[in-house]
Amino acid sequence: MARENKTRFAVLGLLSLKPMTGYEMKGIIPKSVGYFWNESFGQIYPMLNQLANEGLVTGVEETEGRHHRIRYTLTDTGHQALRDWLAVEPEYYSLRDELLLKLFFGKETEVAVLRGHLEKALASSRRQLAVYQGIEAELKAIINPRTQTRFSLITVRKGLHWEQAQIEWCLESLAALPPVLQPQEAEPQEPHPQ
Amino acid sequence: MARENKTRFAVLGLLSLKPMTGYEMKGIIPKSVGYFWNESFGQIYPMLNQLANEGLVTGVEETEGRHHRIRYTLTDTGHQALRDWLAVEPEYYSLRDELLLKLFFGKETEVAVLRGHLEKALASSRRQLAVYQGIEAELKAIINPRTQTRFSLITVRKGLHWEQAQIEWCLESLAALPPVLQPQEAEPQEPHPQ
DNA sequence: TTGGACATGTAAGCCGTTACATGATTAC
DNA sequence: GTAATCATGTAACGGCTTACATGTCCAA
Repeated sequence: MARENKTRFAVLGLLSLKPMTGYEMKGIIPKSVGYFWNESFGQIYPMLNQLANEGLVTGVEETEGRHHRIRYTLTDTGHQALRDWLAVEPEYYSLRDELLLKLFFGKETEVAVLRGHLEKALASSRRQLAVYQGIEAELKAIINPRTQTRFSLITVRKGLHWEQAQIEWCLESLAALPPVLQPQEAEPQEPHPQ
Repeated sequence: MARENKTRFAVLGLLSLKPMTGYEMKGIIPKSVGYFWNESFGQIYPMLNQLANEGLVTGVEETEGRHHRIRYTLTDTGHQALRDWLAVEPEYYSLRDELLLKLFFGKETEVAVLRGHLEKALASSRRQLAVYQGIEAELKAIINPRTQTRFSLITVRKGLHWEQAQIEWCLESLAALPPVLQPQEAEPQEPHPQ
């Protein structure tokens, strides 16, 4: 029980980058942690309110004849809460990989279907790899890197390793699967395992 | 909208291996799809009832002086539902990686904390890699492999690639992080980005 | 004047885990 | 007899996504 709400710390972490509004946070996510962490408005706004009630952040309304917006800042307590959480060993995440599930039950379908899935995954990983390579180049091109750059680079490198592994595995699996045969020379069906 | 319930197809897929009870299913998962897919009793039993109501599976009570148990079998309709789902392009899964989140906010904590996380992850991946290598060896040692063996091998190979990538990335990141310094020679703090 | 971006929030509803409830059988 | 395993479920709770509601400001 006592399941911890991770959104909490994602929000605190983002506020540690700089004070921002909920709307800005949602916009910054795809450019920062979005490759490995996501949050929706439905969680950001209630969480910001909750954190404000608990004194971990302070919200300041900016209503100078413009949009009604609330800019949140980490308090010392909030900063310490973030630090405490950072020191806790991260929980391994229980993944749910639909591609693997479909491949595992592969004998129930045609090889062509599986090859199609693998080729889509391969193309997707190649695209994503290029994206990460671009980000990596950008980060490395910064003349006077901040400390943040170093940590951004570490997370991007994870993406690079991950996509490279996915690409290798896709190619290997495509090679391991029998080619798509013409109907008249189709493999005889094996009986289901009992 | 219209969010599809994936548990549905995991259950159908497992029943395609052989007819089984809900309890058996829960026991078989860790030895089959458990490395990339999990289900709890709280989902398995209601789903089996639902699938039976829809005619995708049939449940036969076995009450021969023993435990009350219900063994479920795929119907033709259920088998076709599985095949239809297998042909649909798998959705990419939105991962949530707590280790990456902590590393991304790494400037808020000590390098020693981050090194600790990475070393734990490294050790964990090395253990898991050995597990996958064991399974791979077992699968390859089967003299007359069934079709299922081929697909099990493909999913295990994914695990191997994944863990190897994780290990490489951990080592690289540990090398990239500054060593843990003594307090008197600590790096000067950079200001927060604005 | 109308559409899009800015901006904050709530409600519905499903998903998933955990704990609880119940009871039979088997091994010690 | 008692604990573990077999066996099926339900209930509570929280997480997360999506849709909805509301309103401002600005540019074409």
